Amino acid sequence: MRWSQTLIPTMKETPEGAEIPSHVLMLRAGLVGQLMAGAYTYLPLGLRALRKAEQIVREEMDQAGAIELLMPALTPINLWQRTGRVDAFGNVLIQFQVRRQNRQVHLALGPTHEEVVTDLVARHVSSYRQLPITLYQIQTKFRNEERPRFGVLRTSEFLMKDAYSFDTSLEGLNASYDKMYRAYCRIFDRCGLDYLAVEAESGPIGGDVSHEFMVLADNGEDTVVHCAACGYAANLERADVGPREVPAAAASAEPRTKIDTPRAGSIEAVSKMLGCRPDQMIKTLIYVADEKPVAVLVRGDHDANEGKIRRSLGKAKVELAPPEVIEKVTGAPVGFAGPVGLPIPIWADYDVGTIASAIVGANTADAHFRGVVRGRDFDVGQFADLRNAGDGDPCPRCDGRLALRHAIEVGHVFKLGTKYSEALSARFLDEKEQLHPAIMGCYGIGVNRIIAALIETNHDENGILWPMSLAPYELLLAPLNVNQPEVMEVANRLYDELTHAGVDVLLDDRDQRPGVKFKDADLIGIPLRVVIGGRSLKDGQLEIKWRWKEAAESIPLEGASVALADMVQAERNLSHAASTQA
RNA sequence: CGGGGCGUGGCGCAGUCUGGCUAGCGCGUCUGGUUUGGGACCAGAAGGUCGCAGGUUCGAAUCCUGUCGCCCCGACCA
Repeated sequence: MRWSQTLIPTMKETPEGAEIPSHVLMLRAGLVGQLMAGAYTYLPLGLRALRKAEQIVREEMDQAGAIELLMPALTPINLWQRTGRVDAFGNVLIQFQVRRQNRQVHLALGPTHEEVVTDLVARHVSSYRQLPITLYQIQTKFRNEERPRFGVLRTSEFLMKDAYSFDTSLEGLNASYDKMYRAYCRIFDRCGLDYLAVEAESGPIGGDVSHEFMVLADNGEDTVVHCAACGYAANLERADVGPREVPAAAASAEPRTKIDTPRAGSIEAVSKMLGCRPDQMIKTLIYVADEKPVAVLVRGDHDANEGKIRRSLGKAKVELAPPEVIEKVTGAPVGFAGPVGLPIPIWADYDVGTIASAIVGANTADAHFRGVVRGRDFDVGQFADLRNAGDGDPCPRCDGRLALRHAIEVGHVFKLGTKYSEALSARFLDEKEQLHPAIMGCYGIGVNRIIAALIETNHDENGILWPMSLAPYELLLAPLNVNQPEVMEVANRLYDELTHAGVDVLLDDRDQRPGVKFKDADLIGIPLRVVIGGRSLKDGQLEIKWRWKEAAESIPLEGASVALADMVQAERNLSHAASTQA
């Protein structure tokens, strides 16, 4: 492609409103343009990168035996009603009504496609002989994000690869899941992303295993917990905290005293008022677990983790109690609950056990207790790991320490079970003529996020650093003076020869000064830059420079196109080899 | 949904507090000329109902009211 014939609107300055590097660079390099909050046009350069990512995803899905199809983004609302997900999605589901003749038709734009694909399988699959099968598509998804942000990282319309596996047994599901997991590793390797596959919270909708593919980045929205020593990695919501000692309840001479804490109903307010540290306090949370109230204690500076509470208590449904329940149980308004004299079961996180003398709510409005001692003033029914992991916590798998890191989620694999196949009657007859719901898995990749995450983690002060696999163009030809016929003659010849050799070439044929071309070249980040200037041309040389290297090198003009095509090919193989080794 | 910030030619901004010449600067664009290895220089030109609506005033980019949009933090996020 010749620069003068396409549209690459590079920008010298950072547009107002763009803050994180990927957003700034995608706008400045002319990859995308914003239409409104959460909706971006992919300009020619950005589209090429997106298509390359898409193609890598497609190749690896095909390689893993998944079958591509394309479902409508427009869906009937009743499909979502049948699985109860109209409510589950709430405002995120974009739904509307249109009139057709004298009828009102209620539609929704698909935010994901479990319902549609399961309905499809229900219609066409009825025998175990047709299973297993994994179906996938690469399609635009629609979600009404409450707050779109971070450029293309969180948008209300995005390109997603979604795959769904249907199996006859749990063993089958495990095999399908593993295939997708391995395919995801190859995809992200080929894209040149430095990622982590982390254990993720599978949520209350069933299924017991889930992994997220995370790219570590300071601007990521997710938090992952990572142990550098053993490689343990998990989403913060899921991460276990390693073993902690609970000392035996100690005797204390310090008396328990009641203190006035008017209107101080939060840890922050109380610690400020009393001049104490949050880790000297105990946070008392009242939950309703399967209709019954239970108290959960965590140290004041810790955050309770609902998933862990649910699993520890062995309950199906656990949620924070509403104010009226809290008042009834504690006899005090919200914010003043404490374990002393509490008439309901008390669970506590291990770290609560290490506080010798604590400050707790007094179960009376506007009052707290100081000098509260476990064993004397209250008893803990059961200790467990009930809180979110924090920086420096012990690793659950080795004697290392956990670190909290921000990350961008680029993929998610999930064992679904039979939730959708039951709701939508996707059943098959087994060899014993028994009817069973298909056992499903679902697997998503945010294709736009691959691009954004790559840029977020691969750039320098001058611009993007594309890997060969995703680069919109592999090689940039930069004739420094388009008005010198001998320069353009070489440029045009190289352009033709390299294009014929199958290299993606961009020819900067603009009548611009060299400085402008160099700056733009660095900004858009094409891996291999070839400068054609009168200076080196006189010696029969071309100047070449890899975007990620400091220094330029020279190669003879004679036979240059063959040499350059070989260099591009070698670089392509390099990234591919990295993925097949993994 | 709570909190904060911002809307002025294509882009980045000043001017708004304290109302008053023809609304300014840099970049970009166009014309002519000189230049040509890291965002050139000279001369000239085009391009703005100051987000929108209403109000106050002799007079509004500037003050008041409403409204729309964008960005950030938090809550939410199959």
